[in-house]
Order: sequence, then structure tokens, then C-alpha cells
Amino acid sequence: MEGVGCPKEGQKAKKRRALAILEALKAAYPGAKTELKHNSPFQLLVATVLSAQATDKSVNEATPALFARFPDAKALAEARPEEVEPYIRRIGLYRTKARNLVALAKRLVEAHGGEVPRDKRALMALPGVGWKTATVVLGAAFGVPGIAVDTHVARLAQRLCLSEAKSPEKIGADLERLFPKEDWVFAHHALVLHGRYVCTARKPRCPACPLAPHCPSRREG
DNA sequence: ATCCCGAGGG
DNA sequence: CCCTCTGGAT
Repeated sequence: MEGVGCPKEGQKAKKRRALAILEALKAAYPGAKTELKHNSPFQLLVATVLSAQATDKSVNEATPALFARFPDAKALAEARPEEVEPYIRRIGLYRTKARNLVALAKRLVEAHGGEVPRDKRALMALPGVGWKTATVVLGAAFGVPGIAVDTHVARLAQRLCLSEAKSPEKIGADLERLFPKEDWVFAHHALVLHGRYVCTARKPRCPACPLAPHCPSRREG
């Protein structure tokens, strides 16, 4: 599938193909945005941290009760990790995430007035927040342009032969070179949705894929 | 490279 | 059973 290597293609043709893919994504996923439930940048940050190696569905089943008990950074900062664990146990990686979230909330209160900083380095300095989570929160909460690369975006970039890089940061840089800046945040969300529902890891639904005409890895069935 | 980790799909 | 899920820290 994606391991067979991409056909040789000039940069110009590749960029044209990327723009065709972008148009198809706009048609298929108009107004694509995060599916994580949240009512504030803080809640989006928490939900995004929880979403690491977990499904959005499982996160959305846990966060309503979690946010009812700990609605903001101040409330979460005063909790102990063991108090948080029961709310997120079913998500997986729950001990690490509970510990990170409490430490994260403390740092928000102590260093950022309880608010989510709009700065990538400040976000990445928070426990449990790496490049991907920081890029997602900046884009979804504050409209800062950027293409975060998660498992879905990485897989699709490879299958679509839009990047042959391996690290998320390099894949993101490749995609940002191919798409107009004003479409970066949309492209991220649309690629995630497409990866989740159509171009799945195990059994991609190529016959139903609107990107198939532009995809070197497409298969019949 | 390895660990963290539960739940759902195939 | 094995693989995957909007990764991050060590």
C-alpha cells in the first residue's frame, strides 16, 4: 500500500495534485473542525492531552463528567491525580494523563494566570503537551495557522505521497509547503476526519474515497 | 527504543 | 488473538 514507494513526480505536479486534494477535502468535509467536546481553550487543551493514543469517542464519553467536576485550571490544580483517575480510566494511559493534567493545571495557574498561553513554546513546556497537541490547540482555539500531524495525518500524507518524511514535524512542514496558509487548520481537521472514517489504517475504503482520483496508493476494493 | 493502558474492531 | 486510537516523556 504505502510502503511500495511513491511514483516520481515533479514538485510542480505534486503541488497541483495537493491543491486538487484540498478542493476535494473542502467538498467532502466543509467546515471541518475538532470533534472533541469543549467549552473553552482550557477544556480543549485537556481533551487534546487526553486524546493521545485514544479515540475521540472515548475522550468525549469521559470529559463531560470530568469538566463538571473540574471546570477550569484552578479547580484541576487543586486536585490530586488519584481524584482525576476515575474520570479518565477508560481512556487508557490514565495514570500518566492524570498526573500530567494536574501538573499542567498547576503550571497554568502559577505561570499563565490560569489561562492557556497562545505561544507554542509555552504550550510545549506544559507536562503532557508536545508538538502535536500544541499545534492543534493553537489552531483550533486561537486560529493560529499550522498543520498538526497525528497518526491519521501521517498515514494519509504517506498514502497520498504528499510527504515521504518520517517525523511528524517534517511531515507537517511538507504539507504546509503544499497547502495555502489560510487552509492549514482546515486541512489538518479534514485529514483527521478522512483518516478516521474513510482512509482507515486497517482497511481503507478506497471505492468510497473522494480523493481516490488523486491518490497513488488507491486500491480497487 | 520503550513504556504507559483501556476499549473496540477485525 | 493482534492492531489501532488526533502522543509524550524517559
